Amino acid sequence: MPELPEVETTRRGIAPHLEGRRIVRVIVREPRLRWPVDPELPAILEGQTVHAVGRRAKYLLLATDAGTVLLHLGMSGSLRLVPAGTAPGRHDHLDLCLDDGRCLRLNDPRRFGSVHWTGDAPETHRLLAALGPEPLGTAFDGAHLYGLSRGRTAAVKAFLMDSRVVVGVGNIYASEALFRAGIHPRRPAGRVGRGRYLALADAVREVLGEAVAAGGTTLRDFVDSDGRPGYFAQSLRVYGKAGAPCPACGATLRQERIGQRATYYCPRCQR
DNA sequence: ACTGGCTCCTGAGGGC
DNA sequence: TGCCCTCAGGAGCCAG
Repeated sequence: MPELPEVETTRRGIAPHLEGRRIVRVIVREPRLRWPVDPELPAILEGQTVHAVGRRAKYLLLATDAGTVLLHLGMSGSLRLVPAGTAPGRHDHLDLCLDDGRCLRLNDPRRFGSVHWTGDAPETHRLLAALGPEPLGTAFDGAHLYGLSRGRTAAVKAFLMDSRVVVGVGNIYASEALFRAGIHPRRPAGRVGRGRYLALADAVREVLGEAVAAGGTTLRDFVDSDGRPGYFAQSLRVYGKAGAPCPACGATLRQERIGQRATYYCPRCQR
């Protein structure tokens, strides 16, 4: 399931195949995604040309003259380009068929993904309007985290995963970034100092940047738009490694639940 | 204003 | 082989 590096890998994979292409047909086989797919979507989209494939947080943005498609992959979604007429498989919920004889096909077993349309500037859409800065952009740094965290009692890991604070830091990379910064995931966000937030912001940039460069992390069912796995899984230092020795100090790594999410950390390195 | 908990859904894996 | 349980990468929404 996609975190930000997987979404960015998907964006880079599909963008050259979509940009400049006209959508000739939209097939919705299963509208019951996280939110129901607008029944008007096919009529709105057919005939539109995709000018650009962008991304905001984990939303892919397909820009056309008339508006923008907001596409979220949820926990189990993936996109593939297939020749028109390719028989749909289980959980192939939606096709955007292009004027070159291929279709962008959305597969999502858990149906936590979504497809929205907006005719307005996408950043004003209700799902995007309140989002924090991009972790790889210039507005995100340690001072930003420090400023927002004063007085907050929630665990720093939950704080880091709050999309109003910073977008795109999912469960895997939150554990990885906190490990690299040496911060205990359960520490109250308001009790992490400025210097440590500078280190944390650097760690977030570093881990996400490395993961994007590696093509994402493969866990279970993620494949990029060409069907190849990502290679970041072998670079994970703590995620999924409870019981294994800490790669830095050798102490036994632990798993706990924080905010209903599995969290991995080193009890000696992280304070 | 925050916080924690719940929710949507399918599939994989473990224990018996 | 089958059944039942738990868990999984997201994130919006709600009550307190």
